Amino acid sequence: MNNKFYITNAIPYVNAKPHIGHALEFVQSDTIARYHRLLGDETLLLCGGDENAIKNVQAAEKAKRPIQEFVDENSAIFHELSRKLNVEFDVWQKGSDPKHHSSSQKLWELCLKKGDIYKQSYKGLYCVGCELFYGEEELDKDRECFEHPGKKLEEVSEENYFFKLSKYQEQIENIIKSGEFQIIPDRRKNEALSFIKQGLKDISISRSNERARNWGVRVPNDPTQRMYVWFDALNIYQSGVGFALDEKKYNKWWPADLHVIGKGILRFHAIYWPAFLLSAGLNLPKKLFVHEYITVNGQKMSKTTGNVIDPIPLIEKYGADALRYYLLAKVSPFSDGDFSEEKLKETYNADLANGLGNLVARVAKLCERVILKLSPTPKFSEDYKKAIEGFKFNEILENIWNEIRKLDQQINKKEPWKIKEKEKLKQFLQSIVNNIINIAFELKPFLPETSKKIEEQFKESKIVSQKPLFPRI
RNA sequence: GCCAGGGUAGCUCAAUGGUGGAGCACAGCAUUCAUAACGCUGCGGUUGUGGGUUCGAUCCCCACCCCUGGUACCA
Repeated sequence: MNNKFYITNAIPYVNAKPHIGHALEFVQSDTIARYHRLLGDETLLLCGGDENAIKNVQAAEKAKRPIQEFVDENSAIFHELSRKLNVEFDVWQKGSDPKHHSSSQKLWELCLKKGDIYKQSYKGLYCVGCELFYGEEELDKDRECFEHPGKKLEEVSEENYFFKLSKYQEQIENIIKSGEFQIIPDRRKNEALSFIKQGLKDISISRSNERARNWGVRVPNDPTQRMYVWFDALNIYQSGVGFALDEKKYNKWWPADLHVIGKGILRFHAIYWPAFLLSAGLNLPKKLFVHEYITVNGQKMSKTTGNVIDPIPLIEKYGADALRYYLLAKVSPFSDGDFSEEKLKETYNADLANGLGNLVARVAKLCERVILKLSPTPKFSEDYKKAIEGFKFNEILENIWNEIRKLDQQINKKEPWKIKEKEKLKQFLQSIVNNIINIAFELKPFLPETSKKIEEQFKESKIVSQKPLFPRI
C-alpha cells in the first residue's frame, strides 16, 4: 500500500530576500507533503535555490560581494524561512552545487544526442552597462534601461545554442489535453494550451561566457558558453533526486508526482520542461499545481513600490501556525489573495484565539472534574481527501471552523458546568473531546505545531488546562 | 488590440431563472466552563453601467466601464 509521492516546490531566485509569496508556496507544498506522509505514502519534498541566473550576478555586484558567497547566503535565508515555518524540505538542492552542474550537463547531452540542440545567432538589444539583453517592455520611455539612463542600447548578435521546442508542439499539446500531464486549475491549463496553439518557436538555451559573467553551468564541450538558467533550473527537480548521479535514487523518485509553482512561471513548467524531458527520453511529471499571488492592500508587491512583506518578523510576532493558517485559509489557492498585518491580526484573534484556542481552553478546564475514557480513531474523510487533493485548502479549514462553532454551540446549550452527575458530564465531554481530537488530526497537515499541542493535551484520560494556544494580541 | 477569468453587504467570499446568504468587522442582549473569550439578536446590498429576452434575471443575450493574468527567450 506504500506509494511514493515526490513533490517539488518551485526553486526561488536568490537574488533577494524571501517575501510572503514565497511563504505561501512553502506552506502549500508542505501541507500537501504532510498529508501524504499521514496517508502512509513515502514522501519526498524538494526545494532549492535557483542560483545560476545572471540576475544573481548583478545583485552580488551591487552588494559588492563575491557571487558564490552571495548566493550561498541568500539561499540560506530561504532555507531558514522554511524552517521557521515548520516546512519540512527533505532535499534542498542548490543550483551552484557541482553535482547539479554535471547532472544538467547530462540532460543537455541527451537532448543534443537526440538532435534537438543546434547553434544559431541570437539578436537583441544589449546594454553595455548591465552587460545584459533587454526586451522592449523592460525599457523606459527613451528605450534605455533603468540602471543606465542616457546610455543607448546596442543591437548585438551572438552565437547561441537553440533547443528545438517547435518539434514538440504537437506532443506537448497532446499530453496536456489528455491529462497525461495534468495542469490545475483549468484556467492555467487553457492558458498553456492557447500559448501552444500560437505555435512554438525554438528557444535559446545558452549565453556567452561574457554575458553570463562566467557564472552558471558550462555547456558540454564548448568552453565559451553557459546554459540558459531555465535549462538547468528545471533540472534541479531531477538532480535533487539523483539524476545522472545516483541511478537507484532517481529511479525510485522520478517522475515527480507534483510540481507546485506560481502563475508567473507556468510556461517554463508546462511547456519547456516536458519538452526537455521528451527530448531526453525521460519520464514526465504527473501534475502541476499553479497558485496565484499575494497582493498587499490590493497592490502588487514590488521593490519599487516598497510594499514587499517579509514573513520572518510576522512569524516571530504571531507564530508559524498563525501565518500558515492565514495563508492557507484566507488566501484562495486559485485567485490572488490580499495580505495586510491588520488582516492577519484580525484572523488571529477571531479564528485562532477566540475560535480554536478558546474552545480547547474551555473544554480542558471542564475536563478537570472527570476522568475520561477516550478511544479516538481519527482519519481523513472522503470529502477531506477530495478537497485537499484538489488543493482546496481554504475549503477544508472553513469546514473545520464550522465544526468548532458547532461544538461551542453544543457546549453553551448543554451547560456542562452545571451538570452535577459525573457520569453524565463524562459522557458529554467524551464526545466533545473526541471531536476535538478529530479536529487536531485534520489540522495536522496545516498547523503541525498546534495540532501536536492539542493531541498532547488530550492524550491522557486526566486532562488539565494549560497555557492558551493563541494568546489574544 | 486579441484571448481567458472576474466585478454581489465596510472586508473575504457563497448562491439560484422566481421575493439576495455566511464568516469577519460593528452595535445590543445574555452569560462565566473559557483567552473581556463562547452564544443569541440586530445593523448592513436598487448583485459594475446601459439596453434586451422573459410573466419574472444577480444568474441568459448584446454593448460599455473597471480589475487580474497571458500574448515567448522576462519568476
